[in-house]
Amino acid sequence: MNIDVLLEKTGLKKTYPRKIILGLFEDRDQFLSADDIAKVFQEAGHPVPLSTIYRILDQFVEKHLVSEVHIETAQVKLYERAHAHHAHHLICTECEKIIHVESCPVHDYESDLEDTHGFKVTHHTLNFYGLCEACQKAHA
Amino acid sequence: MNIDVLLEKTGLKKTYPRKIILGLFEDRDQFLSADDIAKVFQEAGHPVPLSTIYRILDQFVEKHLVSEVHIETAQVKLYERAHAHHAHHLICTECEKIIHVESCPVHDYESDLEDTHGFKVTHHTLNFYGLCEACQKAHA
DNA sequence: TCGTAAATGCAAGTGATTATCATTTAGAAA
DNA sequence: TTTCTAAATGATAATCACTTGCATTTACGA
Repeated sequence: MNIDVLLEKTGLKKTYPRKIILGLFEDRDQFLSADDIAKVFQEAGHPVPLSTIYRILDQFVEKHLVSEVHIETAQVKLYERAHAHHAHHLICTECEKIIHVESCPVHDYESDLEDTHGFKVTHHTLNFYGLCEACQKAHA
Repeated sequence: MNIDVLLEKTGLKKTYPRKIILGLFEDRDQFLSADDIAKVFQEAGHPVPLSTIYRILDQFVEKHLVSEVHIETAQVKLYERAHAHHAHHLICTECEKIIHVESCPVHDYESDLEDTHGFKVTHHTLNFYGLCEACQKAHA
């Protein structure tokens, strides 16, 4: 979907920083930190302060345009384009590439937990760490 | 196992702060932040600076006496006693209680990932968020 | 074109964690 | 037991990611 249309839907004004940031997430399906985004603006010759970037990211999360990803090994907040489907991540500990996987192996297990522990699960996080195909070959 | 013996095994000197901190993890099986620990010292009338507490936690993690837990709803680092077995957590979003579960539903799935995505998994993290039994009753 | 709420940009502020360094201390050696 | 020394502590300052306050600017509906 078009960037402008997406922004219109949310009621947020179409400003330069917002269009560029949303474009980064929509065009390529990448994981970005506020700092990564600041670098893009910097390199484009039109710097945008981090305060603005953080504010926009918060708004995009609230409007479900992007979502925060929780990666244990990352010490900064990372964001990705919001996905319609529940998904998990494969994180390469070598090159830090993150792969999206849209299947979930623990759905049945959640009802087990209710029986065994009386715990009512609302959601979960599941990340796999290891080596991606390319890094395995590089190591071999 | 005895606190003193545990410390001797690691080669770390048996100091007051280290004995108290290790005791907190060993006696009760609780999740603690650096700040939680500082409060304990404070209340015991023998304050210990946060810098010391952080250093000791790092050392304990390195020596595998405790391990860091990654809870996405927590904005501070949390630590728990190191467990011999692979485990997962049930985190109550209401009272923030954390329950340990020593079964794992995704072991088979990891070999699937290698087939489908060429990704070699070395480890994973899995946390469930929801309501514990007590909080469910309180809500009902 | 105007008016106004919303958005930006800058600067200062937070809060958790880390680093520096002088002083103290555990524990081995004499 | 005393001495010695590397290790540990305590106090302070520094960092780093992120947030907030506020004056200025701007998108966009009237």
